[in-house]
Amino acid sequence: MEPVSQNKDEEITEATDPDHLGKMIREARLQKGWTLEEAGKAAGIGRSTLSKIENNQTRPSFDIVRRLTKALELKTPQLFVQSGPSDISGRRDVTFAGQGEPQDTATYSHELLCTELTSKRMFPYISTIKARDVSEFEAWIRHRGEEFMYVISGELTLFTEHYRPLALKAGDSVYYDSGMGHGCVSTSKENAKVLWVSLE
Amino acid sequence: MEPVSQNKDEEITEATDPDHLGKMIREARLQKGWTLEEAGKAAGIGRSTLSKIENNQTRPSFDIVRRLTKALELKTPQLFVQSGPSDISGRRDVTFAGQGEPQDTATYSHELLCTELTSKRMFPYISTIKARDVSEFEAWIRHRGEEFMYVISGELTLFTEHYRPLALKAGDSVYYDSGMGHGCVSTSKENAKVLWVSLE
DNA sequence: TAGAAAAGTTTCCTATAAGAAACATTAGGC
DNA sequence: GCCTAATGTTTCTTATAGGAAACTTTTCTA
Repeated sequence: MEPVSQNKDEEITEATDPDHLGKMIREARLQKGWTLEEAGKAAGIGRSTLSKIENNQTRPSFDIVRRLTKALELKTPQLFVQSGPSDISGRRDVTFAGQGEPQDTATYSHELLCTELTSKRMFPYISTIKARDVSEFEAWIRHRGEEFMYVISGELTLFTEHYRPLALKAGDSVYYDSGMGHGCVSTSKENAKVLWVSLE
Repeated sequence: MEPVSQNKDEEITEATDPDHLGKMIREARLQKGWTLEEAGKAAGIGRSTLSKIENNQTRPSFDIVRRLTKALELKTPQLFVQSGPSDISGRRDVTFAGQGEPQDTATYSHELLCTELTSKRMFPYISTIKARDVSEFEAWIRHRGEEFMYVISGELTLFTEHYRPLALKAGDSVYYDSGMGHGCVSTSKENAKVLWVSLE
């Protein structure tokens, strides 16, 4: 009942299953109850081409795959699956309260959560936002991707480009494009505590 | 300073920028400080091919793109960008405490967060896990993807396949493969409250 | 500044993807 | 059972992706 051992030596060699792509696409099409004709039309490709792709009798171009992902609403990362040993398949990682991995900067004090799982796609962490004056707000933080925040305790102001500053208190949550400039300032006397989950 | 208006009529037509792919790849390569030769070798493709891809003089196959994403550690979803109007570019979405969208089942009571942003990739929600006996644990929940949970209040037991049951209390967090069977039971007298963020 | 080496681009050729149409297979109606 | 319609597969052809090598441009060094 112990975690699956993570073999560090094992290379992320070639694609796990050469038939993966076709299988995924066929599964998605049947899920929608579409025929080759219908799915092909939706994606703008011929039914013969689609047949060959689903049966892995061809190595489709990226364009074709992209059109299919759109038409079939496929989850793109699944198509790139990079094999078993190094991903999180069948694994879990716990971090008990206050046991996260500390990472401090001038204005933020982060506690990284679940850092054992290195190949996960979301990055959860808890930040203690030091109480300071709103006027102290400095530069925008920007990083490609999406971010979700949940206020655990305290009160703070979230600044984002294109929007008015937003006053938040415990229990409030925000989801935003993290490529858009953003930053927080605690407006309570004590420090504010926020849970973030970052993607990408 | 109002949110960018979301034009529902606007179709998610063709790829936004036909040169997007090449730009992303060149950017990633230069980020690593690699020459065409080096990057090509790492991905197992010729430098001439890579040159043409970066300059968008060719429509690469899916295989080639996948090899490049691995070698250059590219974030795959970025390659599929489905244009501007329907994605979350430059947007944010707030849900104040207790204002989520309710969604109840027999054993769980969910409150979906930030549901205005329909094209986001992570799905945050708060669940109230009703107090009941551990023996009442029923069937595994399974859904492709990854999941992060953070215990807001109460105490509960997390069951997951391949592992021993795990006792959790406020402030604890777990990250796991949600394709692996999982389920929760509140072990405190009162209901337990959990924040989940689901991906995929 | 010249010369050499390295990085990037273009040309040429072969292998193959993608679509059209022919062919095969399955499902339903009588 | 047979006939028909619909779905899926296999040719066949054309356009093009991908690699090798020739060519061009840039960078480094003396």
